[in-house]
Amino acid sequence: MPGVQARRLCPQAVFLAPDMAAYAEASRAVMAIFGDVTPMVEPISIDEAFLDVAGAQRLLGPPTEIARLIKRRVATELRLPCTVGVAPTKFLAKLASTRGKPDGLLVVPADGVLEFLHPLPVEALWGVGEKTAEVLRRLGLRTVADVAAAPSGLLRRALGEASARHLQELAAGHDPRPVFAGARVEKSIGTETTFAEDVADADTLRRTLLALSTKVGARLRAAGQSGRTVAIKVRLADFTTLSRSRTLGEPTDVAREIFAVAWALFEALAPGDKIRLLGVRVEGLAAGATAHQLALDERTHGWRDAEVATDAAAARFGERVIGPASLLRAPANHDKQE
DNA sequence: TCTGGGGTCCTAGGACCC
DNA sequence: TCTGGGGTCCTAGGACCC
Repeated sequence: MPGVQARRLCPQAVFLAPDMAAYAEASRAVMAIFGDVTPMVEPISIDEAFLDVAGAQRLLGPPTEIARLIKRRVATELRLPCTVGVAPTKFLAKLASTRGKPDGLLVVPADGVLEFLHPLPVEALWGVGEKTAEVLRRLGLRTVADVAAAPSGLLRRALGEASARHLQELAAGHDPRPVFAGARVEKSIGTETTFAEDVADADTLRRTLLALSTKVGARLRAAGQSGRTVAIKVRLADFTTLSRSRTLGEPTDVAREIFAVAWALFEALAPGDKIRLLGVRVEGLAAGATAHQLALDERTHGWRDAEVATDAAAARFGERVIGPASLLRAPANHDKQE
């Protein structure tokens, strides 16, 4: 639940700040153990991965034995609990691990798939959240078995082509996706921030967009990526969420360019309400730095060099030592220069 | 001090091209 | 010249996942 709600319900609760560096290190260690079992490891988040153990069985035994081995190693070497789901498909393995939590081991044998799957509520299906569950409930579909048996035309009309087909495939126990051990290719890079209090002040909003753009630019350059589409996300005090985007002629990884577009989009949007959240994202990523067209905008050219220099300084001395001057000033004491 | 943020995918309409 | 279909790209919004 949202933190605000938790605090209201439980004022005496202690809130701990996340420690992403520690989580990343633990993740790396856990993934390394997976890698000892099989090279066929597909990480799906910081704390989960799919393993295809078909090729590991001759060496390590049947999948259930491999699952025990993984749990034992993670517990003794890292002092972490972990839950393993063993099943013939990715979706079923994911479901088994969800239902095996905490610190469990749940096996769904190939000949027991529908027995396991069909009694579950529709929310168990990947892609069914609050809204879709409500749509299905109104159609009288409560269990996975109901979805499997529903006329496909009914589902298509209610959910659209892709979702309907996807859900009926999963409900039938079909999931042909193989475990993909290659590197994940990001399709967008973005960041967003929720204000502690809703903000109306244009200068605060502008500087926030600059800070977000600066972060996105640095992340793009660190990843060796650039993108053609700049998108902003604006959440108003009443929780209405708006998005605007613009596609450029050339991909960019330059924060100044990202910010210029983001600010233009925001100004054109001119939301009449206080702002709760701002986000900046760059989409349409392509590998490699931009080959710049010098003639188009000489003033913009040069920013990339400056930003690459700040990347180097930040890497040596920390992210806080360098950045746009306008981000150093208090909101009440700014000037309009960047 | 305060207390989500980082992503993916799908849909639908419009523009444009063949 | 007119009509229409199909494909692609862009944009905005929404749902969902971890």
